[in-house]
Parts: sequence; structure tokens; C-alpha cells
Amino acid sequence: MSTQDTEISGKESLSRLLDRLGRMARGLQYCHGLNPAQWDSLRFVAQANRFSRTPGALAAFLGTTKGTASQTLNALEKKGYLSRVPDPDDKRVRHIELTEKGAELLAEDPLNCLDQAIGRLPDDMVDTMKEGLERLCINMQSRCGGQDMGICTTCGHFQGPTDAGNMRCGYKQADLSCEDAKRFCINFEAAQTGDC
Amino acid sequence: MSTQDTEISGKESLSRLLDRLGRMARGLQYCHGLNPAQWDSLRFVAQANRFSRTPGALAAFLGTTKGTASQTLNALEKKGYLSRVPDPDDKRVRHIELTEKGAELLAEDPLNCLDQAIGRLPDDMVDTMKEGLERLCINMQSRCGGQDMGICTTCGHFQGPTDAGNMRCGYKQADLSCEDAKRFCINFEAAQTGDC
DNA sequence: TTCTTTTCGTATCGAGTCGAAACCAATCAC
DNA sequence: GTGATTGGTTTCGACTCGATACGAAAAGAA
Repeated sequence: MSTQDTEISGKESLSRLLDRLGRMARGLQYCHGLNPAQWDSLRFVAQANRFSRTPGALAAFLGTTKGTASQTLNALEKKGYLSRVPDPDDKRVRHIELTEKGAELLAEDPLNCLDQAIGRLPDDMVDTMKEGLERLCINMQSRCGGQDMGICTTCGHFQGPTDAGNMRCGYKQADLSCEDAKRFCINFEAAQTGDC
Repeated sequence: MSTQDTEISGKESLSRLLDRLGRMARGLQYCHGLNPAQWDSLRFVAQANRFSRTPGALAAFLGTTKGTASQTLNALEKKGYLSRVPDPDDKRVRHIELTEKGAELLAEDPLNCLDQAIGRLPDDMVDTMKEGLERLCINMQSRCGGQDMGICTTCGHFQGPTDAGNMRCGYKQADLSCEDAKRFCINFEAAQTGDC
């Protein structure tokens, strides 16, 4: 029987703290008749650009299967928080759009209180935590897969404003609205050095 | 090193990073035929002292209901990772005990790789992150309830070694084994100043 | 052009989780 | 003793989850 008493000096281990905070956040998300997966999906739809507001991208983001994602979308659509509209170009694709009701609900995102709590921390502490968490994410990701997402303007596929003043995505070969360029994209790839 | 272009809105928010890491950790815990809740429960049983190895304490710790906790325990017991034994004094209570099989499984805790990733971070960064997360936890807890847990030796109810050399808990009015005093307790309360 | 193959999304199945609520038995308070 | 409280379990309906099968559209190869 080996108790892992690694210098228990009252300081809680970092992994335990992350675990605890995660569970806390999870528990908060059983409210307004939704569950954590549904809140996650709703948030995703609100933050993703138009290329990424699809069931497949949602599944990749959540780290689940397309089947599961489809069911979660069914639940949310039934409740009136979003709708799925067919893509005119590719008839296999359906785009997910947040309804007004969905946007209203999102204003009461139970995780907002996490942001409030973060706002009470000193800025330099937040920066250090960001730096550390980012490195943890990258390290974990490399060893367990999973999809990362980023904003178009920092993406390797991003091509600056065109003559017409539009942003452009080199991967999708399509123009981006100013708004979309600031949203998350499932095709995100870290930019190369000095490229574009 | 690419230029850290954080001046644009490409700066990832801390809450998003926490969210991402949480989902990643969650995804890792679907393995060995268990799910995240079951891993959490197994970890809890391994770390809690004897007063806290009960269904009720587990529910409080997980931030769920007693019913749900009971079901999770059913699943784990059926798989042979733990057993529930009646309390001789209070016949309502059942104590949860980790089986040998459970202890073996715990050695392959999927979250161990998180600890490994943390080990790659500089010590001072880890300390700052601990400090920040601890404050976040406390802040969140105060506004959304939830149970905290701590180690007996740092608890307000803790009464130092008795004449017999045993630790003692003033809340339960019971002696503590040396081992139990180092474990987590559901009745934890931060110690008063200068006490113990 | 016709085929195959791949991709995208949905439907279905079974096991199991979730919270809510009802429930029971033991214990406590008066 | 009576009544309230506490600790656990059970049941219920909605939902998640992965796996699988499925269908339609698109892309690729012949």
C-alpha cells in the first residue's frame, strides 16, 4: 500500500485543481433545461465561422462522433435554439444557425461566472496561466489527438485583405466577411513563419 | 519563434483554454471500460479518509445527486473495482472500499499523462497557476456552492496527537489513523488562525 | 461518360449517465 | 412516543455515447 504522499504541504496538486474546476464548471451547466454537451454546442455555433458551423465540425470540436453531434443538434433544434439550413452549393452539407432564442439563452451562459471570477485575478497572473495552459494543451494534444481551433486572422490559410477589401481563406478559396475572420475555424492551422 | 501577435483578438481567453483542457481531459477518461464519472469516483475512494468513503460524500464531492452517485457506485461494484460494506454503528451508512482490482486499475489512470505534461512546466509557472486556480475555485465555489475537501491535518476540526499518539477529529469525535489523517475529508473546514 | 470511392449527415440500437423525485429505513429531536 | 431528519436506493424520462448501418451527394478514376 503506497500512499502517494508527495509533499502534501496543504498545497493542492495542479492536476487536482484542474479536475476540480472542470467538474465545477460541468455541474454549472445543468441549467435552463440544457446539459453540458448542449451548452458546448451552442457556444460553438456562436463562435464558429460559417465554414465551421456544420455537424461534422462540431463533432470534431467536441471530440465526439458525428452521430452523437447530430443527436445533440436534434435536441437543440427541437428546443428552438438553432436551425439547420441546407448549403446551396454542396447539398450534403447543412449549416447550423443560431436562432434569436438561442442567442438570448447564450447571454445566460452559466460559464459566464467563470469569466467574472477570472476578471478578479491580476492581469499578469492571468497571462502566466494562459501561457501554462496553452503549453499543457499543446502537450496533451500531441499525445492524445483532438482538434484545435483558431481564429482566421492567425491562420496559415489566411490571406490578407483583397483589392475588394475582403479577407480571404486560401484553404476554402472563399472570401471571408470581417466578422467571420474573427471567428473560430475548424480548418485552423498555425501560421508559417513569414508566410502571407 | 513566431512573433506573438496577441495584440489582435487572436488572444485566446483563459476560460476557453480551461474549457478546452477540460474537454480534453474528459475525453481521455473513456478508457478501460470506464467513463469520467467512474474514474472520478474511483480516485475519490482512493483518496478519501474513512469518514468520507460513503455514497453521500461522493455525491457532494462530485457535485451530483446521491441517486446518481449510487448508480455510479453500482456500476463500479458490478465491475469489481470496489465494494460497499455496512457500518456497524450506523446502519444507514455503507462504507466504500477499493478492491485490489480497483487499486490496480487506478495505476493506469488516464489523467496521469496530465501530470506528466505538468511536469514539463517550470516550477514557478506551476506555482502561479496553482495560486490562480485555487483562487478561481474558491471564487466559483462561493457563488455556486459545491463541496471542497481538504486534508485532516490542515482542517479546523483536527486535534493534534492524543496521549495515545493518535490523531483525532473534533467533528466526528473519533480517532484517526495516521494514514487517514493524510487523506481528504468531506467535513473539511479551513483551520482558524493559530489553531493546531 | 460511367464506374468506384470518399465525404457529410442522419437514423437506429443498446448500454449507461444524468437530475428529479419518490421511497425506505435508521436515527435524532422533542 | 411521535415527527422530522438523514443516508441510500430505486425508478423515471431525457439524453449522451460509441458503433453501425444507411443514404445522398460529390470527387476521382476508368
